[in-house]
Amino acid sequence: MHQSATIKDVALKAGCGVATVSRVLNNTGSASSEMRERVVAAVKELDFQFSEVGRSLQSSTTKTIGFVVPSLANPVYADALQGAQEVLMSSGYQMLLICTNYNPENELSAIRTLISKQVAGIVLTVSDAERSEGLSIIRDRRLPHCLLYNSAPINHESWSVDDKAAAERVAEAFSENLHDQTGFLALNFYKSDRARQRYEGFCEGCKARGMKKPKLLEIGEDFEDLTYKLEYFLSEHPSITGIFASNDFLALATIRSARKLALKVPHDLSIIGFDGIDVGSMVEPSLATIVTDPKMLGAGAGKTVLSFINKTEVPKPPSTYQTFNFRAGGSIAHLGAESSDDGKVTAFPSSFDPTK
Amino acid sequence: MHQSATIKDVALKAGCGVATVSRVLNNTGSASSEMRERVVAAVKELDFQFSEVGRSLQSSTTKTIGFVVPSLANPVYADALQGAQEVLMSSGYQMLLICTNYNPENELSAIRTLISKQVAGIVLTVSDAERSEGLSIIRDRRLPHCLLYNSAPINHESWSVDDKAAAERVAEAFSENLHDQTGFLALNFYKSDRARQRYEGFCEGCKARGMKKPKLLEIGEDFEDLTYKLEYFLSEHPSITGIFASNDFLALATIRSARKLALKVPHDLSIIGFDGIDVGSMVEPSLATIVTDPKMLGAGAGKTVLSFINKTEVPKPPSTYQTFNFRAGGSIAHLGAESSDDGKVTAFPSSFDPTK
DNA sequence: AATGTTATTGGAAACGTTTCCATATTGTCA
DNA sequence: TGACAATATGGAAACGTTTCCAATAACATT
Repeated sequence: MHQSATIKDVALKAGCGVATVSRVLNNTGSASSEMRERVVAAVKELDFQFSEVGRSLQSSTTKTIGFVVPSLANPVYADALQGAQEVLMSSGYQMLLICTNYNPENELSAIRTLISKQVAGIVLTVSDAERSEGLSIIRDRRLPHCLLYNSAPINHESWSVDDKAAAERVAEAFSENLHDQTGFLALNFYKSDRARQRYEGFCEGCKARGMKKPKLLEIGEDFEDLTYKLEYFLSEHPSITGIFASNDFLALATIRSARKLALKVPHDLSIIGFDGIDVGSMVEPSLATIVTDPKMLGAGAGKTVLSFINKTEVPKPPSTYQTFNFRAGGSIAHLGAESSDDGKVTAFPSSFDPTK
Repeated sequence: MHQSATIKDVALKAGCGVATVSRVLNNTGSASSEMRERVVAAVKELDFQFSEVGRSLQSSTTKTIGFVVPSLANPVYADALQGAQEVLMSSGYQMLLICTNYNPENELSAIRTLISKQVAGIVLTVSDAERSEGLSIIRDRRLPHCLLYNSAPINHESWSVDDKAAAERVAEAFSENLHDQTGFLALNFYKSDRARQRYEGFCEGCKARGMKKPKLLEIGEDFEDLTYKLEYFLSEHPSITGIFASNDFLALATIRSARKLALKVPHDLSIIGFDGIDVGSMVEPSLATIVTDPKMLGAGAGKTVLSFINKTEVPKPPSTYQTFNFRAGGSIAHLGAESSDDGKVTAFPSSFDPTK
């Protein structure tokens, strides 16, 4: 059974025309029960399966959804993918995956590729949703699609965390703990509108609470020089007492770097992360962070695309304040009125179990 | 530009036959330079792109590689996927992804789906490589493929960690630290030949070093009842001093559960994990574990499939002892000759920086 | 018995490519 | 100038489906 059997082979074996085979197998149109049996027998004998390629050519659509994300090294996207995958699979769709590695050029070529493969729809995260060329191509073609982790430009659907609101909540958390001068740490800042929006929201939140404007620390692709850069950053801005890291990995790496610099977390430096990955609650001190639900977002984006395809009602994304939760943790210190070296810090117990 | 232009439209606009367009665009066969220009102009004007579906039908192959893994929630597979994706993309291939959620039935249907979509090759992790029905279908069809994280049955290629050897190394680590009675903790034990091989290797390693046979603790889908099960397990087997968890997440969760049970890690219970995820070195105490390189494995499997497709030389997978490394960490205690409650434990400093 | 209805079936076109083959056009060489 | 080779081009078949349409057969209604 090296070569696949085609519908012609089945027709030949069953002694009928290809049209009849197609009708029987798709349960469309009529066929005598005797004919049905013969076709089914032939199918079994030949281990026949339809070629999706032939079908796609004829129907000019595929049972495939494209999925474009920056990277899967970030568990946020991996989880979202998992969520989307489950939804799509249960509707008989598969996923064609492309990672762009945060490179906007890859984005465009990814989208072109997906279009040439005739995907039925696309779920995507782009570098800059407002001015993405790929995105306008998709719209021009009226290809069913849904953004993921990008806030939606007009006329687009999106399932995303409300980055600005979440970042404001972080500012609130720092404010509640009497921090005044903070820093914002981002990876790929200029390549991600998410990071920019978080910074914006954070700045606004700090301003609204009378805090100083956060200092920005941006690092490149890798974490390796984080310790060095952090040291320089803190020496430049010695009044910084807390850092908001734009994702949890970065936050954990920052804690590690702080330790290498002989800084105690949270006593000498408070850290708040973003994303709410599981391990954040397993470390000591536990990581204060914004908890999100990537799987839910992925599933929602998947459902949205499906609803466009099937012309059913489009599901409503969660409202702003349902897209995230602040999770308290031991990585943020309360700066009391006491002298700053008293060591009294309200760290949470390590067994603190966050509600997810 | 709602509907895509086809090669016919281009031919019409350029005033030539479709065959000519095809030849020009694929640089196959001859064409006058004047003709070339007209075709290129028409392509630009119409924003023409080949339909991969049409091409695939004609060539009976696609530029797509199937990827079948249990789940992406496990970062090991996400990283492997990332590695494979990069290799494949640079050769112009895309990935069709299917997650089986550790369900062997999904495996088979996934493979059927991929075949019906005419993938050019498959990278896959199966539940049981020795008796996988899907795998034999693939072989019967002589479909280029490579296993990932399964040790290879005869006549199959595979890129995988040597689970048995790695597990023996874990036994050695326990032995060096004078542990005698240990436990093995697995998720989805009966659904994963990896877990079984790790247990086997661990048992053999313990036996070879004169240690007691490890007790097996298996847990279901979720981590939620881990604390309860761990408590019961330890009360049943009070002589256990260390646990080998079949992956790092499980190991971290076990540390958390141990804490909830008021057990000190590593003083009361030592933990060794498997996989070597980054956060393992960020937590306190740092996690002793087997470090693997999922990205390298994924890339290798991808290259292998490509080499089958292109009939080039098949890359050699790393030899057994290059597939993993033991990383020491603070989660394993040395049981000295002193009384067991002396609290002297050789924890590694938290800033311990593993060589990757 | 003649007619109309319905169920069953197969031929053929269409989907978008590539490629074989035949034809038309040019150029080369004696 | 005639013969031949090389180049340039287009028609048509093939890839595996679905679906329209026509043809046949079976049956019910007068």
